[in-house]
Amino acid sequence: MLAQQSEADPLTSERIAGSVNTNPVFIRRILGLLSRAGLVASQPGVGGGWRLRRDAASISLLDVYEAVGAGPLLALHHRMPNPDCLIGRNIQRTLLNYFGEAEAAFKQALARQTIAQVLETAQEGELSSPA
Amino acid sequence: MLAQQSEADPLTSERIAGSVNTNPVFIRRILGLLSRAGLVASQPGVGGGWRLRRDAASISLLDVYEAVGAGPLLALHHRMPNPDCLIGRNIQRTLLNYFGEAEAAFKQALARQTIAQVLETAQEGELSSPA
DNA sequence: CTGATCCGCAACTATACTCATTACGAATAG
DNA sequence: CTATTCGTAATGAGTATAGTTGCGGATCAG
Repeated sequence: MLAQQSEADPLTSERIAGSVNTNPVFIRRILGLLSRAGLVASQPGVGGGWRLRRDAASISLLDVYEAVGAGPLLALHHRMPNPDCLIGRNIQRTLLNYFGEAEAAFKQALARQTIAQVLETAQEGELSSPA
Repeated sequence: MLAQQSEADPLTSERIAGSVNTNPVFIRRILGLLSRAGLVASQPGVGGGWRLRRDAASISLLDVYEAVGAGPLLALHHRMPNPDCLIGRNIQRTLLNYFGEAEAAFKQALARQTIAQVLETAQEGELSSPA
């Protein structure tokens, strides 16, 4: 939505929340994370709201993914394995390596996709749908 | 652990649980999923337990991932977006496309890795560690 | 046949996480 | 000054994860 909006006319968290069908506080929390990552900026007061700080074509989905600080794709069991077991004492380190490779492939794919592309695709979908 | 174990000497869920430092029921729940996918088999009774049904080199991490039925890597917001908004009525379909590409890259990476490789890496880690 | 294992499954609980909601202070434009 | 909007904290409902107990069914040794 921000990519679609003119820079001079920022979007309020309430309008965005209306589109997502949720509440403004939830939106502000997420936008706060994106703001800390330098992707968006907020303006308080009358006529205020949110706008992109960088061009939509320069923001990759990976930028967004990292900004919101998602946890690892494949989590390890939260309890320490048994160090008396050959597998137990080596499996976590080993799995982190293997999972890391898969996660890297995932991130590379996200890095190739930009907000501008997503916006364009959404608008194309609009044209082709018969209403 | 199952890949390391001889076929003739199945592992009980209690032994596995001891290595993971959790309880047998949790292990049985997961192995039940792997069993339905044909990756492992269980044997009740004295001397029973679990064993691999296929060679460890033929089981990819993707096989395991799909067997445990993990949800999508990137979930959509659980409430329907506002259909009166251009973005709202197109964003879910659009994002599913983009997320799907990233998830496909992730799965391709998992497909290239096998249980046999993981076991070997864990055993190598054992050799190189100074105890 | 009997008893000791061991799986399979259901029920219940504790803990944690996600999101909705309310509230209130700070910043800003007119 | 006042209306608006962000920023953040507190609270609660709903859901997910995993720990625990219990018990029935299958299997094997004797």
